[in-house]
Amino acid sequence: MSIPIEEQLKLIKRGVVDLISEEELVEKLKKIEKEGGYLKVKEGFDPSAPDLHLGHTVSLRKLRQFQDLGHRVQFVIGDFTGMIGDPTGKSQTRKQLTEEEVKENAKTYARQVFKILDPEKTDVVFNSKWLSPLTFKDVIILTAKFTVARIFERDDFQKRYKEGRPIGLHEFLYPIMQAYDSVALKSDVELGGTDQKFNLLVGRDLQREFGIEPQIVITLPLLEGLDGVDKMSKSLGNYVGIDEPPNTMFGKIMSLPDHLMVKYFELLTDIPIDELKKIEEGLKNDTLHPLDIKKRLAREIVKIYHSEDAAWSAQKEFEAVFSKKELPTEMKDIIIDKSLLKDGKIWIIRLLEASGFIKSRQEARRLIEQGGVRLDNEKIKDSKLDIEVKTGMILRVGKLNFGRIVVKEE
RNA sequence: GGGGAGGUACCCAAGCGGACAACGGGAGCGGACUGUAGAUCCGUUGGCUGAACGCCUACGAAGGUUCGAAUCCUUCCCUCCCCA
Repeated sequence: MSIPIEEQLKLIKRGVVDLISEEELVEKLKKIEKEGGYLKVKEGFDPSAPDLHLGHTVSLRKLRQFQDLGHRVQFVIGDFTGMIGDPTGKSQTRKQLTEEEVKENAKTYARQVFKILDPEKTDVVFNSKWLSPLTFKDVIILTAKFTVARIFERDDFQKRYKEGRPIGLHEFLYPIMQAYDSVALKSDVELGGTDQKFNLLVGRDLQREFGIEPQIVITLPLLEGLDGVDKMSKSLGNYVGIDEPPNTMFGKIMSLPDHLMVKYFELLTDIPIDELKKIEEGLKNDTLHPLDIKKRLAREIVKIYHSEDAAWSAQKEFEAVFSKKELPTEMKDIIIDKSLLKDGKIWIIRLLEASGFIKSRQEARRLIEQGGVRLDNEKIKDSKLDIEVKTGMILRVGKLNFGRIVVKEE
């Protein structure tokens, strides 16, 4: 370990909300300096949602920084809770996952996660390994270490209680299970979003109970999604997946509200802090154009998950389609079987159906009424129209959906 | 165990016998505009039928009353609060 502790701290502290506590972290680092070894840095992940998006990368990138400093990551897959199935959430009982599904998801995870993490310095572990063997007796002993007031002080519970929303008894156990992970793994550091602060702190308590040196807790800001309001999540549809193609990624980032640009730069890109300051200044006093900055942001992010070239060509494509209103270079084929044609014509509604851009015929009618359907750039205004179609005609539905018609012979 | 309040579309939330496919807000979609899919303004948001306000499905579930039910009754399921 040759990197000075000062340097390490500086890197570790970038972008974090809480660091509990800095002194303890320094102690741990000093010990490593003297005796060698590394920090075991833990973060837990839900096994049911293997599609990673930029929201996840905030902490993943932090984990990576630890790795670059020579430390190891404990990537905990919460398969135990996944297999039980968490009945929280008013809408639906979460689907119970089978062992196979969990394994499958883990693979998907690994594929995506190692776009950021260094596989050489990552231990992927499943928490069912130590949680499953616990007996009811063990659990009681474990829970006896906490009081209701201690667990209940979590503001999440407080809030739900005040609002009269249900809280499942088992939900009280989740912080304890997560804390037990830290005991089993003897973690030195645990990372999470600010919403995880409570759980992370419970980990410290439980480790102390077990006579283990308590872990350092680091929380990172939650990333708002593209709507600029809610936390980025797949179910809200306001996310950018790290597996998405360059053009999609670029376009999605361009839809980000302006006020989040700086935050995105800070948490999702590698640009240096002083440059970040310059951007912030420039936006404030109008010397930099928001559109240019946003394009830069989109490029920086696409670059990380694809390549510099991909980033530039995504930008070019974006400018062509949205600024110059040109056709995208790639679009999907809409196959029209010749048998659907009558005298070479097809009913517009049926054409839309074949395009796959609509969910129902009602929607198709609505879109036409509202002027959202164009064929070869000509607005279609009547939903009763029969249209003569030929291979190569371009159907556009809304702003984003383009398709090239292909009439299939035979 | 006793008493009270509730369960409505993607979310929040009105409606409490016909005019209800259900007010309003959020979100989504479309259009205009532009700096982009940002902001703003307008429109729109169950489905089917080549479309009339005709049919089907939907207000926790199942029955019932009624010409007619999200609305009334019965039973059941679920949630919250107070008391024990």
